[in-house]
Amino acid sequence: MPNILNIAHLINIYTVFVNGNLSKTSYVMAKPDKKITIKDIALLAGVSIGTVDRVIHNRGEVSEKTRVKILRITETLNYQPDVLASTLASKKNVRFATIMPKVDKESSFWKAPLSGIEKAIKEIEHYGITNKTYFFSVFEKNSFLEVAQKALDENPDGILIAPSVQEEALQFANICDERKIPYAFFNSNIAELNQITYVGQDSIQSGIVGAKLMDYCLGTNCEILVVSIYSFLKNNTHIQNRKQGFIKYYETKSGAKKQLHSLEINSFNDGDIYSELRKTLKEKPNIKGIFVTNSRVFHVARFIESEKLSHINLIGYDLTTENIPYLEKGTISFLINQKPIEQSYSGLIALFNKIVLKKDVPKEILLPIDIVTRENLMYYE
Amino acid sequence: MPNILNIAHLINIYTVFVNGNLSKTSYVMAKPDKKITIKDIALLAGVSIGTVDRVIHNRGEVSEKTRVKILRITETLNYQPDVLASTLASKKNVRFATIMPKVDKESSFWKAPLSGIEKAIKEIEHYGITNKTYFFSVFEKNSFLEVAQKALDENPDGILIAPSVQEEALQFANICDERKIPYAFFNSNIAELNQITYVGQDSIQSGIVGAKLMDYCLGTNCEILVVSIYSFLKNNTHIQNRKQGFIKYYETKSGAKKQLHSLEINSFNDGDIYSELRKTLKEKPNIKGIFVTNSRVFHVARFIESEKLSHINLIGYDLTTENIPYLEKGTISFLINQKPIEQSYSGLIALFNKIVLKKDVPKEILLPIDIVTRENLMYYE
DNA sequence: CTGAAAGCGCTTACAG
DNA sequence: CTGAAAGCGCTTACAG
Repeated sequence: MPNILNIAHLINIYTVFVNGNLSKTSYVMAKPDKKITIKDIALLAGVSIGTVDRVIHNRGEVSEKTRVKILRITETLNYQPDVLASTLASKKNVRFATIMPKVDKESSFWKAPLSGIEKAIKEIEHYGITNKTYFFSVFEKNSFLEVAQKALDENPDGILIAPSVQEEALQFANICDERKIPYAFFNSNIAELNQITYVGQDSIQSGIVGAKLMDYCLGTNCEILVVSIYSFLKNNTHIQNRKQGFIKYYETKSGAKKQLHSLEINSFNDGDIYSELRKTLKEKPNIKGIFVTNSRVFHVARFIESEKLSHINLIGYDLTTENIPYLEKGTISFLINQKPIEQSYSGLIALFNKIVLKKDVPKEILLPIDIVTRENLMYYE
Repeated sequence: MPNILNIAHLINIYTVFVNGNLSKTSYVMAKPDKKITIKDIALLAGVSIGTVDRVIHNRGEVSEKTRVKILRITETLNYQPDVLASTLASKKNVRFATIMPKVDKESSFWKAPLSGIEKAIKEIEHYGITNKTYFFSVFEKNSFLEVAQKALDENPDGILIAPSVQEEALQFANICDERKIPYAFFNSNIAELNQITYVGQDSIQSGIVGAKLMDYCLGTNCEILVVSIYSFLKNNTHIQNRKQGFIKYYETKSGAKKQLHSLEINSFNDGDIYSELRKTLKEKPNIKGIFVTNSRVFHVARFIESEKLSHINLIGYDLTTENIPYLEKGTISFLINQKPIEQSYSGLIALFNKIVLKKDVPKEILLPIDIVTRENLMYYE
């Protein structure tokens, strides 16, 4: 038994030890008024703090006997290492990589996650965390894997990925698994992989919300058009799910059903988009609502304005600089916000919690499906 | 000039010094690859780190000459103190107090801020922050000031206040000013005081959002009722503003105006509430929408169900356990969420940033006005 | 007015 | 397998 009688805050624990047994119940009685440190543990175990550190970090080179002894003490006293002191002492730098689509001329959506990354890094840089962001093009076949390889070459401690091109991201996740580099997804998910977490929206449910909003406003006797614009549907379940959710709402809804139509346009060209829409609306004049499954909704808004179709209720996704003016004017009734800033922010924080603080992180962090209209827009921007 | 040639990362800075002048431009050229510490500054100033510390913390006992010299260096090098090392070294404990209404039987709204407080403290307790929460009753005349006095007696380093009883909170804020204890408001605000910040919703705008939702669904030929239930209107601008915002929407809206009616019920008793509502609806049978200005909306939902008035569109505030079942059933169409968890969370974090990290904090932190309906409810709970 | 030293709780070589 | 020592960047008495 070490001589610890002179350490005031450990006297209670000492008493318990004298009785010959150190148990959780005893500790509850002990109630030390000071934080437990490795020094205390070393004292109680009769070893040096170096040995305690070895056990705590599983660094080996400790006899089984002392290992067990120390573990029993840390557990009983519910020892919590001081992260501040730890990062201060270890000059270790943790390097993250983020892989996401580049901002293309067609949509500024991917600007937002950049500020989320910045915010997260500002918050955790004290802990020696850095991040490097890598951009791929969703339009170029090999872009994702090329860029991902570059990230891998730097051997980061963790990778945050927006897997918009699902096939390629799947391949890459397997490589990360092999190389034992932890990764997390944001914005869209690929199920059943070893990602630390997914941060983003439940895409099916977001389609259901879109449908509810449409339903809430439209009368009973009308038809609705679901439009997908250049969304790489086959390689992007996220967008597919929105459409499915939208359709599901009307399928399961009791009462007057509405007739749904679907239109896929694989072009960014306003000419192409207009003529497709014009054709469809001519064939189905009873369409009173249009739901666009991604941030390209502004194309449809433009069309509605140029053709003066103000009777059509338009709903889509994302508070991009392209979409916002149409929401403000009322051409778009509602935009569903994916919280792109929070997505990347929480993704990095999750990596930090898991890798640096060794905390448990939920497998899915589902962010709210924000309903945004002209009147509450300013607080989401 | 101190001998610093042997300190690799300062060589560039040294070069600049040799030229006789230390200026921002020079520093940009210098680009040190290592973090600047008080040790570096001490070296450059030719003093001990103790003196540097005195200057940085304005502790006096330093000659004007060395003070200026050190300040010039810290500013030029853009010195950022290491908060981790600082809190580790100073065993100082920072104690916050939170003053807010107690959870009453009539509404569970005030449960939510408690988890916000818990979340914030968990995040900053490493920095030696603690918080003690004090509850007052909005129904008892002197409760707020009594409870606030108790908080004051502990001489906290900062106070977070939900000033639901405005007159009393105003008095108390003046006391805090006198005693130089910094304070912040959450949930509702009192303008023109010395609060560090206000975290909460823009209440006028939230009323406007309520009106928009009502408008979006109702046809052109109908009337709307605005109900306030036991809301201490005179002593609570927050609730008053919501009503004003709601009315304002219809006043400024071009096109078909809707007729609005107003009803104030100063009782929690369902009997009283039902008979008031029944009377009003009998007199104005064209009412198709009811907007309730606070979380007591569930009373009206109950009334609508018991009287089978499913044609009435009901909108109110807050995701309380009382309201949620009615939102799920569809009796309530929309609830406006105030983000009560984020309010107290951000309030404490703001106090922390201001008081501990000495950061600037915006005078108002306006949280989003969440539109919640059955379909996106699960992600806000 | 200023400096030297001890210490916060932990990590990291290094010596044995 | 284990311990002693130096150090992370800062703060806090204390001595002069």
